[in-house]
Amino acid sequence: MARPYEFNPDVAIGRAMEVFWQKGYAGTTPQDLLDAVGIGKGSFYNHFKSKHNIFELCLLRYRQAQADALVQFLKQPGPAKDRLRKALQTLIEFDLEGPVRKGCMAVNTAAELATSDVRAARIVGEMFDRTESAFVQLVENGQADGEFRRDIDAHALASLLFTLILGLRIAGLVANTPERLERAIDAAVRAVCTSVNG
Amino acid sequence: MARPYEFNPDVAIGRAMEVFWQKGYAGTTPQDLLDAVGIGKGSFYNHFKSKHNIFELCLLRYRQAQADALVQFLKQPGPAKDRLRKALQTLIEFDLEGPVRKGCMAVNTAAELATSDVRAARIVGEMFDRTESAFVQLVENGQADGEFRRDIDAHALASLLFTLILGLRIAGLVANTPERLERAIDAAVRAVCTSVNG
DNA sequence: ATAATTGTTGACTCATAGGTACAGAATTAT
DNA sequence: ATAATTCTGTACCTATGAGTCAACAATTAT
Repeated sequence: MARPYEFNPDVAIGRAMEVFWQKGYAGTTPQDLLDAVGIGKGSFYNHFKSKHNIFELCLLRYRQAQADALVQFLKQPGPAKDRLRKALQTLIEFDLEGPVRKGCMAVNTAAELATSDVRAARIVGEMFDRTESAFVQLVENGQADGEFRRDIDAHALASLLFTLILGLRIAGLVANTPERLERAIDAAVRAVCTSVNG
Repeated sequence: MARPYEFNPDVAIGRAMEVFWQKGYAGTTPQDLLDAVGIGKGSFYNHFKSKHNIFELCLLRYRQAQADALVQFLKQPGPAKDRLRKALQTLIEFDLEGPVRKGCMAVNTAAELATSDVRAARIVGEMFDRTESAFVQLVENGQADGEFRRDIDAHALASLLFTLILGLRIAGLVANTPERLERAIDAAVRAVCTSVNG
C-alpha cells in the first residue's frame, strides 16, 4: 500500500559492507556509501536511519556470512588435522589475494571501535565466541581420533587456534609475502597435532 | 637566535600518541590533538606540519618504546619458558587493565590503515619484523636449553608465538574476562615447550 | 478517479575537519 | 635599541560530514 523500493536493501547492505570493510567506520563517508549503493541521500537515510545503523547491519551480515562459511567448512569430510590446515591455508590465501588487503571486518572493527562503540564490540565479541566454539568441536574431534594431542585441554587448544587466526589476519594486512603466515601455520599444526610418521 | 618553544615537542608527541592510540587515525580530530597537547593551532601546524605527519611521529615513537620494552624484557635472567610465559601474561594484563581497551597501536594501525596508507603500513611491518626477530632469539635460547621443542624450526615457532601475540591483542580488545586469553597462553606455552615433570 | 501511504530526489543546514595567513610576542646578534 | 629570526594566537577559509526537509512520484485501497 505504498510505493515500493527501487533497490534491494539486501544488496545495498552487501555493497555498504564492502566499503566499511575496506575503509573502516570513521574512514567511510556518506558519499562513499551512496556511490556504492547507488541511491540518493533521501532514500539512504529513509531506509537506514544513520551511518551507524547501516554499519551495524553490515557487521551483522558479515558475521552471518562468516559463520555460515565456517560451518560449511567444518562440515567437510576428512581428518581434523587436514581440515585445520586447510582452513588456515584457505584463510591466508583469501587475505593475501588481490592487491587490496581488507583483512577481517570483525578484527578491523575490534581494532577501531572496541574502545568507543559498545554495540559494535558486542557484535564482534559474540562472533569471536561462536568462532572459537566451532574450533572446540574440531579439536574434540581431532582428539577423539588421536590426531590432536590430548595432554592439552580442548578448550585451551581451541583458544590457541582461534587467537592465532586473529593474529594471522592482522599479520596478513601488512605481509608482503605469505612466508611468515605459513611458518606460523606450520608450527601451529605441528605443535597441536600428534606427530604421525607414515 | 629566535623565540624558543613554549612546549616540549617530545612531550607533545607522547600526548598525541595516546590520542591516536585510543581513537585511531581517522577518529582523531585536530581539536583532540590540540586539547591533548595544550597548544594553539598555529604552533601545532608550525611544528608538526600535518595530522598525518604527527601521526607518523607518534607511530615511530610507539615502535621505539615497544622495542625498548621488549628488549628490556628479554634481557631478564631465567629460563626461556618462564620469560615467554611472563611476557605473554604481562601483555594481557596490560591490555586488560583499566576500563579502556586501547590494545596495541601498531595492530590498530594495521587494521585501520594497512589498506590505504603505505607509509604507516611500512612502519608497522618493520615493527612486526623486529618483534618476531626478538622471539627467534628467545626460541633459540629455549631450544638450546632443551626447554622448547626442537622438532619445529625456531623461525616457525617464533612466527607462531608472534602471530599469537597479535591475536591476543585483538582478542583483548573485546574480552570481558581474561579467560580465553589465559587459555590460549597456557596452550601455547605447553604446545611449544617440552613437558618437564619435576 | 481519488485518497492514503510510503519511496525518492535534491536542495538545504549546521558543525567540524584540516588547514592557511598574518599580526604580534619572545628571543639573540649586533 | 634595533634588526633578524622564529614561535604563538587568532581569525579566516574551503570542503566535507552527517543529516533534515519539503516537494514530488509511485503504489494500493476504496
